[in-house]
Amino acid sequence: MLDERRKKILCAIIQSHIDLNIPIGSFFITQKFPVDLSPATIRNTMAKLEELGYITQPHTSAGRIPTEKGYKFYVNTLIEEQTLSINSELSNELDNNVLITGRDNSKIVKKATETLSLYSHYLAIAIPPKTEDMTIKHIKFIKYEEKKVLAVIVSEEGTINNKIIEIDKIYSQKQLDKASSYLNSKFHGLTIKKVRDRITDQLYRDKIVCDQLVENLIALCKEIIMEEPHKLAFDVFSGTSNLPDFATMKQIKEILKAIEDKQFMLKLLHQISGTQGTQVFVGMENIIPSLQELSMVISTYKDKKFVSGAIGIIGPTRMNYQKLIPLVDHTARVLTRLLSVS
Amino acid sequence: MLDERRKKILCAIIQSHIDLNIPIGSFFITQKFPVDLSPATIRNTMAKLEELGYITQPHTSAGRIPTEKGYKFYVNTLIEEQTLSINSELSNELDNNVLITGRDNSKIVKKATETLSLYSHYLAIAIPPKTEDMTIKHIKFIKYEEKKVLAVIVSEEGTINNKIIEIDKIYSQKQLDKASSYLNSKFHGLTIKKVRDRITDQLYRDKIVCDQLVENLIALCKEIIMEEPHKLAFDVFSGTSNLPDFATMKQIKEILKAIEDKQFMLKLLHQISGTQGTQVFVGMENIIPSLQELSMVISTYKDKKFVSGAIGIIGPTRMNYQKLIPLVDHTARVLTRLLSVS
DNA sequence: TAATAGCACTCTTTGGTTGAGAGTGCTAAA
DNA sequence: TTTAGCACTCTCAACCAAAGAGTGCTATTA
Repeated sequence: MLDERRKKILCAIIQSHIDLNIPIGSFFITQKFPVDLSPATIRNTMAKLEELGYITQPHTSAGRIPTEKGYKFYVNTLIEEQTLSINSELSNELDNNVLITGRDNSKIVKKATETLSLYSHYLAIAIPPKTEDMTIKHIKFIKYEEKKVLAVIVSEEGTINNKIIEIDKIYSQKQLDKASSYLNSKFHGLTIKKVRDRITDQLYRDKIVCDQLVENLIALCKEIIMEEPHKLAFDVFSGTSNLPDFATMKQIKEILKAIEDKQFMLKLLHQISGTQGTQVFVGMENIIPSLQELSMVISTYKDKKFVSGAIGIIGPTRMNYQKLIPLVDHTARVLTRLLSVS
Repeated sequence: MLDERRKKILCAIIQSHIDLNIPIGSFFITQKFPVDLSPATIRNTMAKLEELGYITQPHTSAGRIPTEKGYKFYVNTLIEEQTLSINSELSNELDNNVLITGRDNSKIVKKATETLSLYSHYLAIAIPPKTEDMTIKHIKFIKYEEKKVLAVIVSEEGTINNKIIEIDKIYSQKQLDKASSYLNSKFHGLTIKKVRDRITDQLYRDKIVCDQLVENLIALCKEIIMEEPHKLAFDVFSGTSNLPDFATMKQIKEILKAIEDKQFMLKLLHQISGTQGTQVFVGMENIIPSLQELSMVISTYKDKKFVSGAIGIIGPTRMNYQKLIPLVDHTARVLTRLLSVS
């Protein structure tokens, strides 16, 4: 598609534009890069690149700026050529910064997100694993009010889920404890997904041996587990105050709106689930239509049960991929390491 | 201080400026308000008002805009003259909107905040009651990992507090249950503050009768209760996507930063704690220095134990106080009513 | 034949000028 | 005490011109 020279010039343009945020002209290229060609030749190549859709002119007498297609090509080139490597000093700092956190999983993720935002100067986001992939470790019912019970579900992955449920009859804490231990023996070690699949048939078969209370609580459990299968156990955003630095008012508004309702997270999760490693979305119109001018670098992480969430950054399309892709990648790796031992 | 005419003209200027967001000239006033005075007379009064610091001119040939002092005067006048009354239609909508929510306290507050943002078109915030004023209803320990215990503290007010604590010895769930019930009998009905005050002496006196485990867990409980006495159980922001409509980039940045670290909430809580009813902060430099151009209308609400939190809005200093003060006030009342019955 | 020097052309940017308009303060008169 | 009249100040928008940047095209060169 593109011969070596065109490739080189395209990358030079994008590189320069990322650094300086101005349209790049032919003369500039001859000065900055050792291509040993005259501006006129560069111009010819540029005309061709424009024809192919990789770059564009804001107006007749300006230099060229990359198009979305251009950025995509550039990012792919970076990845293919393995020109990505993290600054080891930064790497150390990153590790230290994340390592000092406490033991709670959600806190570790939060810290990682903060650190990512700190180093990238952009908005950092983290998405937890899907709730339904989590393994149940412990279920506990706590008497909350007369006819309200607090159900606490602790997962193997370290998340804690509270839910208050209403019941028709009054039970004592002792009765609730009994029910808890029955359900623990039944559900322990299963994923929420599996429980959901089985709960309908298997438990109804046991019906005969259960007393009224347990049967009742199973119905409640069903309610918890059925409800919002995609509900996110926690979600993290950090560095929103970095937003104004790179986004327009309109974009800020859109991003904040997206953050406020969780639709965005779900879409995102859907987009990246199943993939591996670090991904770049140039122009995010496939996720939120109004976010065309923004890009995202995001990577998956895994906890000790190998259920994956995602962590990454949202910034301007004109961002320093060379630095940021390895940064996100490394952060996700550190996170995976931390979660696997905790 | 100000005679009747000056007062009237000042309010007319501020009112008009709030409506139109332009500097208000003398001629404009004679047209819009039935003062039966010539522009020249108005001008004289304006000159005096400017001298007194209530209004100012952006430049020589412009009309006048209110100063912070002017706004403060205006708001006080509104409150004194009882010119504030909520639109009953809006009131109904508000009630319905908040009423349909579920039973969880934090969800009720969240819904109220969303509604407030919806009707005000500004950023709505809510601050929960101080943790230390909450009454302990139930304490429960759940085995989490080998040497980690999940402590759940449910308050009478309806909040749920989770914390994972590490211990040196391995205990069975049965042992933990025993400890739970001991602590329940000891702490039930006390505020966290009281518990903190007593825990040191009173429990050490009981030491002799307790076995090793309970003693251990008391120490843990102490750790939970001592830590972060000002920690907020939950905090709510809604309508951040309304931010760009009234704030500059710089302000957005400051607000988002303030929201991200909780210092802001604590300062705020400190400012309003102990007061009653709805308050207006014109120019928020006493809370966050960089937020001079913004104002806040905030009111306290109480839960069924009469512990108070706060709910309000942050908007431009040039906001419609006439409408918004009663809106916030009413919302806080609705919230108090809802929380008292739940 | 590919690369280049030269050149006319286009478009943005900047600064300066100008006139209209808005609103004032002051003064003198009612 | 109020007001009409008026000169004054300042903003704002429009317009213009010159400078500058970068281009595409063409003729020339290695």
